[in-house]
Amino acid sequence: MTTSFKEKIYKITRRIPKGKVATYGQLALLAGKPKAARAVGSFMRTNPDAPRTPCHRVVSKNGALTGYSMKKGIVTKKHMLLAEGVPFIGEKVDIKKALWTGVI
DNA sequence: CCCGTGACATCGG
DNA sequence: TCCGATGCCACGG
Repeated sequence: MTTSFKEKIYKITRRIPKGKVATYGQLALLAGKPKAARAVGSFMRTNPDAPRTPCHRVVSKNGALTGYSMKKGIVTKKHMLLAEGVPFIGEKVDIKKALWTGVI
């Protein structure tokens, strides 16, 4: 099973509660690799469990929405987060308030 | 086994 | 404040 770093990332991503968001670095940190943020993004891009992994709840550390297929997809992502109750500031997530603590 | 790629993060100028 | 460059990690071919 895998114990793959990738699997771990997916698992953690699924734990993100509604109305909260996590950063790639945060996921990497929880997975045990504080510097693997880049790898995390790669996994989302691969994202074999798209419907199972709410990758839309994962944003960059500054709260900017990145990825999601294309820049146009960013809009959809924004709407999804907004619909979940995630505070937004312009085109960015209010990472200060919506950042997932990582511990529930 | 080596190389290239990528949805990040961080530092310096 | 903005821009550019570097480092890190894992995957696929």
